[in-house]
Amino acid sequence: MPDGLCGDDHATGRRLVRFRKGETIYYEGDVADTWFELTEGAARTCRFRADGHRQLTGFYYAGDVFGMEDQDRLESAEAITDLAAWRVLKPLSERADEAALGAQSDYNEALTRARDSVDERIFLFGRRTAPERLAAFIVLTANRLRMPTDVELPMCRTDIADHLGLTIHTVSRTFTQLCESGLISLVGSSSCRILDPVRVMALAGVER
Amino acid sequence: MPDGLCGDDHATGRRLVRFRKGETIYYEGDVADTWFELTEGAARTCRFRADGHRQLTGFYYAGDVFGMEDQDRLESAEAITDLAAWRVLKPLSERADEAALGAQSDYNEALTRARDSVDERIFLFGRRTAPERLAAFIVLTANRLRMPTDVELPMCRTDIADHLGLTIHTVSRTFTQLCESGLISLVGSSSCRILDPVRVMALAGVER
DNA sequence: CGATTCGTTGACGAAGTTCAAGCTGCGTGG
DNA sequence: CCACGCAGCTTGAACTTCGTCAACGAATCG
Repeated sequence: MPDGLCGDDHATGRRLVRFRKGETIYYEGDVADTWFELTEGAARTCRFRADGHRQLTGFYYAGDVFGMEDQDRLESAEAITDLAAWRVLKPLSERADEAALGAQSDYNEALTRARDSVDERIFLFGRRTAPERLAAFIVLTANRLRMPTDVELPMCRTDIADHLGLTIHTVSRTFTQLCESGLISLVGSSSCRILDPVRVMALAGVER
Repeated sequence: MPDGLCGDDHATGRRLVRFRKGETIYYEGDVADTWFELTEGAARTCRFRADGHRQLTGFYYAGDVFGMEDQDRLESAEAITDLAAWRVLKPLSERADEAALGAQSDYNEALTRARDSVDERIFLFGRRTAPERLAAFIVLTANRLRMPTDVELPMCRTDIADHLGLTIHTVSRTFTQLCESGLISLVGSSSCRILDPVRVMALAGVER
């Protein structure tokens, strides 16, 4: 909700921050005393498992919030592209005045939104084939970016793979497979056009 | 069939309800004006996809909360065993008095707990083998039920399969495989003893 | 111009699903 | 009591999918 309030606003604990492509916004284990609302660019959150395998837990675009952990960061966040975001101080639970109530309600809403997004992603993980996952990913991204047919995918193949639980090889193969089936077309490797929305959404298993 | 009879009515909007094994607690699409805190028994939440495939999004045991959707139920909830639960009215966002603050804070805590649980599950779903998933499931369930070595699994194989994104065949095969490896032993099909906690947890990829 | 990074593609094998059959426990009815 | 049916679980064999290994093409940057 970046309304009329522009510039740094110390009174409300919101501050506009910028990161360059590839930079880390925060690290796993950091104290989570702020959360972020992206105004420009794209970000990703990820964890590393004991075996070194990277688990990408989410992508975030303009308007999205992330970093809602309760105490410490459970995952790190990185800039996929150059980005700008509001860094927002979390409300102190002890405060009970009007301002706190307002902030609390913002926080709640953001929390709920974050949970819903996580929830949506979980849904994508029940026994699904690579084409189904990729189709779902494309549809979801198209919706979130508000690009109905032409989706610009800001993240690399490795990011997509680590997000969908596939390898870059399978992701790549599946992209070409979807192209050959006439479902989508690719311009370069990041610009995706949905040629047959009905079939793509059917494959994705959503009807939104 | 509908909600279990009887309830301990309070002025706080909490009411004890009971359901029998197999009964539905609420349906996908219902208005989510209440949430639940389980006091006895076990429950599951699930969704159905267009292709009829069932996605089991969570198991809940005594002390757990579920049904924290923002507006409408995104998933249905069913009783795995006979159960008892507190059905709690969600706070109205307009109210700003003391009681509302208390309820709001309860709600927040429950919401955060719910999010963390979802988050944990997501983390378990990145490219993992059947033995890894099952081991993780056993460890997680043992922890949540506070049964360090002897876990009583109240749900059937189909439930486990739909939760882990596997088939009942693979789940069954993997159970026998873990038994043959000396990691666990089964008494009947629902009582699981962890024989080698170290290796089981290593396989699960957690050290908690 | 090579060096590097990222994406694509082919061959092969391991893991998991599908198909099919059989087993076990349990309730029902003779 | 046993016979029977049923539902849940297990197991075997064939097949499919996806990961692994390896090579190669395209874009970028010094």
